[in-house]
Amino acid sequence: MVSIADVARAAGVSPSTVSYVLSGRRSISAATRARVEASIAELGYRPHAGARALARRHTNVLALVAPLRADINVPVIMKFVTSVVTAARSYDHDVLLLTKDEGTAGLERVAGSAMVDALIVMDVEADDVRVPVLSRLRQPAVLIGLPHRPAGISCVDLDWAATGYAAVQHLAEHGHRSVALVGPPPVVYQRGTGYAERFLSGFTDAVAHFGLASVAHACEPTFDGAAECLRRVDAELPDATALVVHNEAALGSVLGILHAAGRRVPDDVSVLAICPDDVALGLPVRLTTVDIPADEVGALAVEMLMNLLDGRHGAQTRLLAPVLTERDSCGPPRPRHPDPCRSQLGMPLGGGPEGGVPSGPPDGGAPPPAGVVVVSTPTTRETP
Amino acid sequence: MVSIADVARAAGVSPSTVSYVLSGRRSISAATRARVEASIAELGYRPHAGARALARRHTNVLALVAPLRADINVPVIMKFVTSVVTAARSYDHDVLLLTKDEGTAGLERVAGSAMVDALIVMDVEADDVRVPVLSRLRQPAVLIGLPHRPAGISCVDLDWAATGYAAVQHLAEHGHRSVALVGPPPVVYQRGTGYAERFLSGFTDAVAHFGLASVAHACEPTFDGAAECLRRVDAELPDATALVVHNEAALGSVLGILHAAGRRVPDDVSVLAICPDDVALGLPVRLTTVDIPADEVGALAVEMLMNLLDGRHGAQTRLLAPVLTERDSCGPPRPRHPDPCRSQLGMPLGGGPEGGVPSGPPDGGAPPPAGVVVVSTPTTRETP
DNA sequence: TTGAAAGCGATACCAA
DNA sequence: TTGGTATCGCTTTCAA
Repeated sequence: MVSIADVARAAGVSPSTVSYVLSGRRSISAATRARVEASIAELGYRPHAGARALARRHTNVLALVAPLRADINVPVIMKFVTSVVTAARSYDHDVLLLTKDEGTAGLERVAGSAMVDALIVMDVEADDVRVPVLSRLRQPAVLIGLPHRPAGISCVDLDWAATGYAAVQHLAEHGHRSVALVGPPPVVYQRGTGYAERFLSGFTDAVAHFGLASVAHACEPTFDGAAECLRRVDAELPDATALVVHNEAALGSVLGILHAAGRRVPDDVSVLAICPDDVALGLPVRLTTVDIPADEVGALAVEMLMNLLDGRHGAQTRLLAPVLTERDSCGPPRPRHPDPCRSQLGMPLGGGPEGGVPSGPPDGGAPPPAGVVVVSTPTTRETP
Repeated sequence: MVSIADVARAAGVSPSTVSYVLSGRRSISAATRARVEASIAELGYRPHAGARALARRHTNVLALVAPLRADINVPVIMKFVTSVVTAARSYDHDVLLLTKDEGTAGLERVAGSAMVDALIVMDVEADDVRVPVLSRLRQPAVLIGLPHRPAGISCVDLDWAATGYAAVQHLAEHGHRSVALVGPPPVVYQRGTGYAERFLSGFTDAVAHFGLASVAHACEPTFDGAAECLRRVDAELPDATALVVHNEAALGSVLGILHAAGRRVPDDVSVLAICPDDVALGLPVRLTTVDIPADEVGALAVEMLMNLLDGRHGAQTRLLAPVLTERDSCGPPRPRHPDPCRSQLGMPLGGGPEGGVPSGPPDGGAPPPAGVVVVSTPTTRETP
């Protein structure tokens, strides 16, 4: 291995001079700088990361803790990881990847042994045991997600409550009076990751505020799960005219089921999806969506960490405002289903002649012209 | 920071003794070992990774180079990453994540600065420029994929040629005489990753060997792309009775399109998918598949690297035999479509009365009873 | 503008 | 069974 001493010898200078041309921490005459750089290039010298970490007392490595079960929502996780790694490189940092499975032990290991300068933790739960551990570490951390008590740790996330609210508001403004939520899988609610609850509370608030009827169900991310979920929606709210789908994996199935039932989107039923903008491309309908800006969140997390590292500022929470992009899947509601024996979703109603009669005519409101693109600019809220 | 000297002082021994109780590289009396361990626990001591790397001359860190564009095939990539990280941890190693975007510079950086002891490179292309670079590195590497010239570097992959062959063979044995391949997106062929070509050549070999008619098309991973692909298949091979889908992202769309056209699977058309076993769960049909064993491949890559690191053996190439699992999407072909004006896929045929007439009666062969699970055990081929 | 040398924290060789 | 200490490669203070 070629060391700094080798370079120094080749250039006829001392090791410290080589170090200084590399770090630029003191002025060097053009002549010696040139000689040193030539020797570096010639010998193919690269500073030894371990030795450097020992002397500098930092590694230029970030830890990223990701939920790496081959689980739901894989594309979103992948986007976070990608954007974190890319952003880290732009600050001359590398990324050490840990799985959530290692729990607090993994955090203590990489932080305690000084392998990393800072940590980014994804998929944070409401009462995450890792949060108190993180706040005891010497290294700063940023959470992607929002625990109940951040304990002085920085957080970044989409503003999920505002997202739930925005989805319902959009539908209400298009005249819908009865909306259903196809939610994330039950396991997401059980795990208590929080974002599902926050979305739901925004959804519920808006439903109350706009005086709508609604129903919400968790949904397994399989075809059968989607079918089951729509069946239950149908049974409990037969006059629903719009679906909010907060479940990427079920999206394709939902659309397929509606299609099979002969329900056109948006003519017969509106669909508003919460998912990354680009997954909408793989689907047969140009979906109106609220974006999950995984790349922005990841890049922001890294940026905050860098600011934390050089003490530019302290911990803060940043929630990104939702951006709704109107495409072709949301329109005004159909006032009444042509077939009184079927629900708005096109499912046959269960026997009784009273079934399927809409509980009342929708008042309509003043729907804006179709085709308008509603895009609010993202803003950030900062908690000091 | 608490150092080994602090522990030594607290335990009343020398630093070297502490080091030896930690490494177990020489015998220590029970008494001192107990005192040292107590001090370690009391002080919460953890060896400094940088210092250790400097002295030991290795880091216990692996580099993993992944294709981190938020691209196609995301779930499979995620599985590789997960299995690599998990396997690495089981050998007490950590994983530094690099993007393919960094190219050879990234490899030289982390290897040259001794950040990692070894490298795993995913998504290797046929003439990958990284291969020659890798073979010049001081650290061993394992490729996931199979370049034309491995240049002495170890490789692991699914045996894609055997996979293509197995898919066709399975259909031929069920009596199909005319099969179509829905392939990966054009970009995969253009990139020259090789696995697509190897699959195709296995497919083609089998088609020739069993005397079938066939057509193959790349397929964009969107709904429209799938529709376009099926349209072309239909135009060129109207009597196709089976589809081999080697495109995870298009799978849902293909099924949806068939369903919309009123073609039942497998009654009207058989579908055989190449994808991880578990994605079949999200789809409306229990698909017969050839598994993409990403987790096995990842774990194997790590294992090979560990053997390389402690010189247990040299470079080798290991190709995993395909495993076909029969479920409900492949059956015997329908001898003739009931509607002479439509193709086997249910698409309307273009005008001419000669269209849609099967070119000949299928000979049938001797299809095994439906429902039998065909699972061959994976084997490995080793290149010395 | 440059050099000498004292750390940084752990390992492992040489002695005892 | 244990201790002393040179060593790993780099950074940075102190001197010149």
